[in-house]
Amino acid sequence: MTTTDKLPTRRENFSEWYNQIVQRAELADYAPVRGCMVVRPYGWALWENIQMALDRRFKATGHVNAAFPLLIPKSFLEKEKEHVEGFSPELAVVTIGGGETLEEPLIVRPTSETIIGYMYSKWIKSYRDLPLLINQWGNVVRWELRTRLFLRTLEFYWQEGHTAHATSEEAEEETLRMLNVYADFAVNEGALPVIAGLKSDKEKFAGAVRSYTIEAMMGDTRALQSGTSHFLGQNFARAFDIQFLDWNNEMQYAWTTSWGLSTRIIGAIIMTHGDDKGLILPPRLAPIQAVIIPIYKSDQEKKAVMESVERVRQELAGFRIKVDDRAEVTPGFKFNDWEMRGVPLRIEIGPKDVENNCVTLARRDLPGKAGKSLLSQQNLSQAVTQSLDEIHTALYDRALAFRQANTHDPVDYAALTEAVANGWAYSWWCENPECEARVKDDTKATTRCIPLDQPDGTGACIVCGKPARRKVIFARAY
RNA sequence: CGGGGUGUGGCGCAGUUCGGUAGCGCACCGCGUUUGGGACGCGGGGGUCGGCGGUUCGAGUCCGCCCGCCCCGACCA
Repeated sequence: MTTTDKLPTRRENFSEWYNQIVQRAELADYAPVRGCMVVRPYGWALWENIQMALDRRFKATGHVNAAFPLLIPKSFLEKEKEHVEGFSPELAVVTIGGGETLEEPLIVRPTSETIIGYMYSKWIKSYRDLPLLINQWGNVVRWELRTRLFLRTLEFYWQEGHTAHATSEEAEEETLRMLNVYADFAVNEGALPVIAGLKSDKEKFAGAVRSYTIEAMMGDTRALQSGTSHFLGQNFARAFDIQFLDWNNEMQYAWTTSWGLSTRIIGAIIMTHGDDKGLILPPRLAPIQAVIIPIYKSDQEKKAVMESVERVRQELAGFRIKVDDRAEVTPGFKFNDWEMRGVPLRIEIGPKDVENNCVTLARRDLPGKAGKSLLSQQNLSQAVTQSLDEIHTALYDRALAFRQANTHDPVDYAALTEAVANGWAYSWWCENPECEARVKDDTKATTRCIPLDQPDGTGACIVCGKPARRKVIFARAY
């Protein structure tokens, strides 16, 4: 989409604001098949930075990468009861191959627990083979009815970690370790404040014993599940016969986990940090950390400016830098263009800067004059490092303040229904599914998670008034 | 799958009431002037009007069937 029209504001029409940013910033475009997306180079560059930041953390916690097949025998899905019930409605099934009807239909993986479970049963014989810690980067297909770019598409890209352990304790520990990896990534790379917590039975992954999640609040106050980590108990081990001989020479089923984070996180970044001028990318993930815009009138000025630009570019070689030297658009157009695309820093270099051996630095998160400063070309690299760090912190602080301002602690059920109409409710809950269902029926809000951090003491369930041990977050979600 | 809407150059739309040789804005291409917050002038290219069938001398426009997409609901990383 190429247009100079203004974006709708977030207040006017949040979902249209989101759709237009995705396309105008050239992150993604609609594919010819309904519900599928093309991730464009700028969006994929962002995903690559996400992958690198996560992969580093996976390796640091002892995991290795592998690749499992896209096609899975249909019967595999059917081996775990809850799992098949959870996924059946959204499977893409291949029934013909090479012009022949297949003896057994193949499904396009909606997730890989089953085929990885099958392989693990072949590979795991002894406690000495454990833990087995494998991750894969790939794509999966889920036949969703209502789709949005990045948030919910038929096909999406993600990583899925699958681990097997000798004891329940070890597996549970792994589940929480990876949840913390996601939280650390969200906070320190994406500047996304997230709440780590436990999913209710209703909201957990089909086939899991317990699911954990990191939940983030978007700019319209709706919640987005941004990463999940599951303790699978022995469910898949029993279904796929993953058995090992333990220290006492006895056969035992392994304990498994799985954890995933998808391109949906890009939606979280857009909807958490973006403003009415467009995208704002967190500096540590941004494909372009600073864009240099040369400004000149005459050829003579151009020569001097471009020399300066080249010097600055070399000074900043350690950053992801783009020089926008397009001749066919004005600097003013470029300012707006790169703001739309969320580049954290803009460096303007014009005749006045050349004369004073300076550059003009503008922060994306602070619009207009407030974010502009005049900097010496000496030690610019240091100033850019500092500025990017400041932007990261400012984005995180702003998002956290927004979440806090929109998280309520309702006094009664009536107040709860009001709270979830424009924010989150953080309330005592007795953990009875009927209370959860009632809130959903009345308000469309679901339980997002039972935060791991809990206040002391106990309370009364916000719905039924019975004793409650823990507080939960109710919110409308994507 | 239920309810509502919509389909005309890449995008946004007008034209449909009352049938008569398809138009506007933006984008795109060329030349020139511009350039510190979305430049301007002149010239140019691009559409079998969602598809199929029918009525008619003639269909974007009338009739029938089909298809796609969007919004709202049930399901979901």
